[in-house]
Amino acid sequence: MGRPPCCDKTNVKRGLWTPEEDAKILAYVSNHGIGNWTLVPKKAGLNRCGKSCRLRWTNYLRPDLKHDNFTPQEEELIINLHAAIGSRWSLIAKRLPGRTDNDVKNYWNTKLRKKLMNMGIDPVTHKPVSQVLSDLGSINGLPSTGNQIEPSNPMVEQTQEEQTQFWENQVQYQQVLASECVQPNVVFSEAASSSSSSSSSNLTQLSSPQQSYNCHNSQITPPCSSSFDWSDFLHGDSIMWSEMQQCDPQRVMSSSEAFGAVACGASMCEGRSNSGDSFVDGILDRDSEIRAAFPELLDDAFDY
DNA sequence: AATATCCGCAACCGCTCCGAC
DNA sequence: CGTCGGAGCGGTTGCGGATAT
Repeated sequence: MGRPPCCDKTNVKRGLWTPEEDAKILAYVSNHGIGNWTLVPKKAGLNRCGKSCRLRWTNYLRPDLKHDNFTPQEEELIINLHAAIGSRWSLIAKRLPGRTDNDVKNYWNTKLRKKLMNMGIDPVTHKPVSQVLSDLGSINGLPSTGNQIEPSNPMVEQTQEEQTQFWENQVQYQQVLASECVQPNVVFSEAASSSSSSSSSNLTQLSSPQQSYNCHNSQITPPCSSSFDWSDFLHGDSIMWSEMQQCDPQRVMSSSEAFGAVACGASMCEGRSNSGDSFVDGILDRDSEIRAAFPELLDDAFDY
């Protein structure tokens, strides 16, 4: 048995909002402020679900929202944040004043994802598609040679030499990450991009690892009470986990670029709490450190 | 000019989280 | 401690306009 619906869906209006309905919401909020959304439809004289009212307000009517196009700076920030934390749209949106999670999500799905694919970059892992296929080939026991997909962005004129350098940099960077037993892009973007409703069935359930993971050589406490589950980060990614296990576990525990960021720089409770900023900060700090350590690799490899 | 297809965006759905009781 | 219900989140859907045929 699921939960009962939040309202009588058969008797509430759905679909696009009219200017009159918008005006009612605006008038109500300006007079009463934001409170219990389930009461808003009744008090504001709307035949809408309270949830629908809240969405209309947060995604469209809020006075601090920007309605113009995304700037190149915003675009770059979205890509970088997605590479770091995956599809945590609300966290990404918090870094973009005037943008909502819905804005960011739509912009990603309609523009940025295609842009990356045109550049030969897998928008999920932020790796070159050729490498993703290569990884898949090796995972499935298939030959990993051939079928190399080259960058196909017609907007970018690259010489053969530049393309070769690009892929070599990508491979070098991934090797660096692999040597640290860490694949931050995989960890965060794949995990976070998993569907909330569809992918839990093939999770690799792992024992709570926080008790055995060190953070910069000091034992850490479970960051988010007993509710923490590695599946949050390793949704369906048993492959990555097994790769990590093949490395020296001590290295996994102590160095762990990405996990360090998560465990030390932020709380695992990030998702729905104010600690989301520190969560992102932690990851970005570690990202900056890696970039600083390998500028020649990353400047080329992630110049979207 | 009519129709088909594509694309972007607003809105909805189903789920989890979390505080109140 | 368990239950309930509101809030918030990410994924998906579907409408409407733009573009192609």
